[in-house]
Amino acid sequence: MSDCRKTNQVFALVDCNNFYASCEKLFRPDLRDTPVIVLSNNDGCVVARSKEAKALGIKMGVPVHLIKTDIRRHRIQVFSSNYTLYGDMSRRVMTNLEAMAPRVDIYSIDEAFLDLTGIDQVISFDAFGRQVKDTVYRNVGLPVCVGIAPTRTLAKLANYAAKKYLKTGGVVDLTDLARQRRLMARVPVDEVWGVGRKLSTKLQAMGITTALQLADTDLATLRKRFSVVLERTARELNGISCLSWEDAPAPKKQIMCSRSFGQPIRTLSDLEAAAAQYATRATEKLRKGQQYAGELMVFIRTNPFRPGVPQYSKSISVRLVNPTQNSRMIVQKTLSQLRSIYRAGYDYAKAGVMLSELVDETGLQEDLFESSCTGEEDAGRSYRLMAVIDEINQKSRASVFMARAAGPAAHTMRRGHLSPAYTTDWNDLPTVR
DNA sequence: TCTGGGGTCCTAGGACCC
DNA sequence: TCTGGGGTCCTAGGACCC
Repeated sequence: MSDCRKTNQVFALVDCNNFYASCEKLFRPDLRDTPVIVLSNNDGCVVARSKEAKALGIKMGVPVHLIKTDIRRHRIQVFSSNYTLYGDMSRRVMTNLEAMAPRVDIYSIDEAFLDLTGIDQVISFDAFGRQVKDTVYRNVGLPVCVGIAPTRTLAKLANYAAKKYLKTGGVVDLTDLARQRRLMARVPVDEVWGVGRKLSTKLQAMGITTALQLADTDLATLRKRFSVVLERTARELNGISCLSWEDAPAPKKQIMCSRSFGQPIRTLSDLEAAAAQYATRATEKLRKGQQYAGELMVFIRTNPFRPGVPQYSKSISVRLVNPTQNSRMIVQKTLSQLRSIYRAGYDYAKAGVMLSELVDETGLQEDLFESSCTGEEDAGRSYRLMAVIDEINQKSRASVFMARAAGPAAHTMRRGHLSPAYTTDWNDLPTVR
């Protein structure tokens, strides 16, 4: 725990309110006061809710088929997830944040940590938080909340308060110790960042029900009964920063691409089409991060939520002799692994491809373009081919792909409530009448 | 009829070595 | 009847996050 120190660091956590739902509302002013929900891939379960939908008691993660009656009765507007739109809106928010703070850690699609250390020499933390909030709203149109504190975990907590208590106006400065303790006394322990369902059950059994009680628990006990992770969380609640700034964003250790199918798949050839597509996508991500994969994993499975039907689930991993970022190679391997685990007679619901043992160029053995299967010249050519494919696909998503990924796409996602690509497609530009 | 898709980190336990 | 004491490395699985 040597990297945990009491410092004068200050973090702000900026988090968009009901991000996906807010993105949908932004382009539909007619829905201003209407409850809105956004669904996961395949229109499966609820992944975002507007404040009106939350007020109706719609729960996060609930399968949409369980709330059909609510949707009808309360005229809830339903949207399929539109990641093209959300990704574009996210970039706009982050660009604004980067213009306002010396250091920004993008933590997820809708939240980022800002380094506010020393900024109070110029402006109060609270006033700065309000500037951030107003700027993003003016320039992008999305509402955010800001939590400010000496550690990331406390900044998360401050953000929670900023969202929960309206009178804060969406900004909470939690740099004051007395204020930290007052808030923690009111916050249930399961709202603490890093405490999930399992941990909170165990903590409650020990009589620890609030964030403050967790902060005041003996550290050695926490380490012994749980792990260093929870010990670190407790330190962070006490203002000791254990999660600081990385010098460089850590390179990825694995890349996954998997999807549930829009409808069950039975045949090997339909599975092959899906797997080839996922392998292609995963390899694109690999090249984007300028990495090479040393291991490949393929899995297929039936739908575990239907216990009445025959179940089958299998994954297989294989080492790649030379780490590669070549789509052709990875698709080929994916297909041969898939064939070895496929069993006929099942309704498959999902497949996926994971690349791991990732290395960058410096981690490669010297025979960069010489593998056992391709001569140097051939490998150089396929490298250039990959670059060309990536360039084309960047302009027009998935125009060029491996032949095996074409054909009748039995696995295509269900997206029955998709909104237009307002910001990324000329044909979908919103018009003002 | 219908239940997402990514990721990270940590720990326990087995295999193996001396 | 007795049955070492460390190490390291790897993997599977659990917990968390959004």
